[in-house]
Amino acid sequence: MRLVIADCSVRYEGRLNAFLPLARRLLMLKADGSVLVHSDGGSYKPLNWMSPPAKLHVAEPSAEQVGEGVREAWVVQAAKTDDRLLIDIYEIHDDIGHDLGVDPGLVKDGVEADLQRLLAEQITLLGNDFSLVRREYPTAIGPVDILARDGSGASVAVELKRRGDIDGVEQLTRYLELLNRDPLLRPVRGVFAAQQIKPQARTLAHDRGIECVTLDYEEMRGNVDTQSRLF
Amino acid sequence: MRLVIADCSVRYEGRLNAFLPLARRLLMLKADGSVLVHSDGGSYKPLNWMSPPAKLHVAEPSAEQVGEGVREAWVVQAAKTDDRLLIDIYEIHDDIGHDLGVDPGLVKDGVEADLQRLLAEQITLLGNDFSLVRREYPTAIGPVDILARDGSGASVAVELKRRGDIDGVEQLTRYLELLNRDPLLRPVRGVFAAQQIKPQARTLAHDRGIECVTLDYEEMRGNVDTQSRLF
DNA sequence: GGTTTAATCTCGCTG
DNA sequence: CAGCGAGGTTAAACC
Repeated sequence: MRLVIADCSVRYEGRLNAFLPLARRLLMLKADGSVLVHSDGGSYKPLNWMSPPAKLHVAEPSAEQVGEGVREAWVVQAAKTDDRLLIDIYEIHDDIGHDLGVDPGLVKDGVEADLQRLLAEQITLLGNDFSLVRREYPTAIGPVDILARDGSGASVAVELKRRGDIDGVEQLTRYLELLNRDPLLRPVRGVFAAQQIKPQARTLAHDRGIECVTLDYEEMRGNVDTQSRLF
Repeated sequence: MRLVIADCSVRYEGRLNAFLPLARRLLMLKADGSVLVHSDGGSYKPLNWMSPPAKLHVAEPSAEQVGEGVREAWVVQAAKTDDRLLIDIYEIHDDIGHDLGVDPGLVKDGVEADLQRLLAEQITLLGNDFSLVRREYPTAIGPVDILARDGSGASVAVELKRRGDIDGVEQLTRYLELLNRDPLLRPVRGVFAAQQIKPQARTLAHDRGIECVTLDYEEMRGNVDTQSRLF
């Protein structure tokens, strides 16, 4: 990885056009040819960038550019599209290189998949007479997160989200519409389960006869710990 | 901005938990307290990070950590939440600081707003007898991107996307349902216009009697250039 | 400050 | 390879 602190202006041409006026910035050049242009602010997103695979070509600036003070004209060309990033270098204040090797990568815990696994194991959180049919129940328009049965044997389709908004309710509605055409399952109820449910989503769900359940991930994980300690 | 090349392990605790095993990485420390952990690969997204506002505190490593080779224990604490990033520093290979100042910021062209402006000006792209009623036509559930009339005087609601997927069709459907309750507008047709429309979205739209139109931004911008050259 | 929506989204999985 | 859904989405616009 090469890190350059430089006074530069940057132009992106591709899916859209974007321009950064002259200022001092960090240019991060990665081994795969990608380039990130960062300022001292904003969030993790660079001001401008080129995704890999790409190739950096350092060109001579034109006479006009030299007149404006440009020392180097960098062209970062995407390998598969005609997207490109044009970086005019006015002055380089620092330029360091380091070999970082390949990163072992990030290990996550607490994403939707973990929530789904826990809810499948603790399906009675939705009702103490509930039983699991299966996770990722396949349908023509995609898998239903969880299919369960209540005490009366009626089917229940569960849509699971970490954050429940209107989209999730729409998604569950489409599944319910489809599942209720199946004479072997019909009638199928819907449960919208999430760690947090927005008021608008709750209203829409209620409007469509869909039950809402908020889940406590820490508590659910605690239940597992308790179980594993007991057994 | 401070840039540190270090052998480190990183743990994030907050909305989820995530862990990065020991490896050599770039740590970018910004003036607002935010920290980005980058490897030499991936895309513009850091492996792990803390968003601003945040505060970095350098603590002494515990005896156990010292035994494992940890020299410094960094704690990056979010100012408003209890999210935090714990960085164990094993060895620092480089450490540079630069004052970048405030960035003048990015100027963009070609986002949805530009597309909407162009389509409003060139509404006949949807049909040569079309006329514009207004952009951002207000309704109770939010503004319709464009409202137009066809040659017969019938209303047409246009939902505009750069990339047309199923969500856009759902959105337009909700608008149409509402608009068709208005006796002054009824009947209202729907047009789903995007630079690219996914097959699934096209199928759903067709199923609901919504017309799909793909737009060529470059051509539309070219039309303006042509006009401005003519007049 | 909350809410909604776009994004050069990125990332991972599945068929 | 495309398509689809999740994301510590992030970030900007609007109310």
